[in-house]
Amino acid sequence: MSRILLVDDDTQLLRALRINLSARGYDVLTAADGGTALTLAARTPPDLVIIDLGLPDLDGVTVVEGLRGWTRTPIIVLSAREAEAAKVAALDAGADDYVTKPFGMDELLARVRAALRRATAHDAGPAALTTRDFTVDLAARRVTTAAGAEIRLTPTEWHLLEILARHPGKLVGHRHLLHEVWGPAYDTETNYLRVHFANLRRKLEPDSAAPRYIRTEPGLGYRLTPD
Amino acid sequence: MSRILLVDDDTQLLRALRINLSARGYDVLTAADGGTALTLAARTPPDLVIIDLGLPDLDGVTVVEGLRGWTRTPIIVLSAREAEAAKVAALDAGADDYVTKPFGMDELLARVRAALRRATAHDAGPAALTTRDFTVDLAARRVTTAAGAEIRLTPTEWHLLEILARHPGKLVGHRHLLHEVWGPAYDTETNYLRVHFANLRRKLEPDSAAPRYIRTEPGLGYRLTPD
DNA sequence: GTACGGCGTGAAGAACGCGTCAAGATCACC
DNA sequence: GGTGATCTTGACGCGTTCTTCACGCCGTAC
Repeated sequence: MSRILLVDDDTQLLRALRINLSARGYDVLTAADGGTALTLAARTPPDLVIIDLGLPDLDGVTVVEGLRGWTRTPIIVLSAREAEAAKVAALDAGADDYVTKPFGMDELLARVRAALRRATAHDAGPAALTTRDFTVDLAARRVTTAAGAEIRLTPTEWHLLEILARHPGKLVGHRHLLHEVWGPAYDTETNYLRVHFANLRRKLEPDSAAPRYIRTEPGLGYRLTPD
Repeated sequence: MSRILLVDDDTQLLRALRINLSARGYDVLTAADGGTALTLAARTPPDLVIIDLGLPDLDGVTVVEGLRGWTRTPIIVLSAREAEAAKVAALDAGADDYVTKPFGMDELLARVRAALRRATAHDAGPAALTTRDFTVDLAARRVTTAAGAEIRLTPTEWHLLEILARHPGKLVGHRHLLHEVWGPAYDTETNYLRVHFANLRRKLEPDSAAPRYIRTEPGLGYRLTPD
């Protein structure tokens, strides 16, 4: 799991945080002042740093700058200071987030999750919808077969598929589809939907006569079922 | 500069934010409800989203989930709700930050800077893109053949190629390309794209009649496929 | 049984987007 | 002030895509 470096001279708070973070499965390192924080971070690089602004030796902002000199590890700053200038200074020094004391533990944990998610999202796959027979890559705007071959779609076909793919499993009404693709003036042209979905099925469905993914809800609309 | 999508039904606040952000050189889009926010974001992808939780049509968290279905654009949530549960829900839905109203403008701007800084440092991507026939060196602004000979590109050609190379494999829309190279006033001049991409293909593609790397997606845009 | 509405097909012409070429216009550089 | 490169603009042919219509099928209602 992720390693978190905790920097604070308030032993009470340090203890509380350590317990809560450890309980969530995080690997926790602690430092009571800025100097040891910097050397510790250099020796065993953490995945995230939580740092209090009020340290005995260095200013918290200085520590943030020190870290930012060589790493982009997420940094969450804790502080009792409400002053806006302090927040701006810390954020501009390179901090990712600024939490004012007193804070709720759940909130801090959520912010920790958000920061870590961002940092690791790097390696995560692209936003896509996958079925047994094809993959809809929404980010790249591309559809590929399970084997990896590209499926060519016309603009209208893609547009329709995109709308369904953004609401997987959900029913999308005729009006919504027509509105989105053709505009408000085409609310009644359900003909268009039939023609284009027929073409889509021919390209995507293994057996377009018995659609498995692009389902018709008679009188209502269409639905894309991932599996 | 960066494009920011602002979602709020409070016209007062919307106006204040728009003015402040525009003054900092950001390109600001606005939406008054969740539905238009989602379609707007899909049509012209923003670099950052600021969204109020209390919207007339959809719950803010729903909008965050809708965006996270296909993009990792930073999202800053605004809300009058102090409740910790609301913060946790929004952050876990994929939001990057949560700011409680009333907030200081300077703080929000600092958080915007922090979010954008992260995202662009992140997106920097690879410094070069290599195919079997040529190499695009983004750092050196140079294109060379596989043999190492330099390929001379005009400024416009380079600009177009650079945009494609920064999003390898992804479809880049007409509007995005025109916006980036010629500015907002040239949204409909797809003619330019055809001419310049034809020239690019003549210089890069082994057989410009059957393009292998610079692919056309009719009606949508272009795509650079490394192999 | 029959009429009807909704759906899926197929095929036609119209409309559109694309690549190409070539001729000015513009710009940078000498 | 001239020269070459680059960008803009318009026109053309071609292939693709969209629209439109007609037809057959299948349920349900009567």
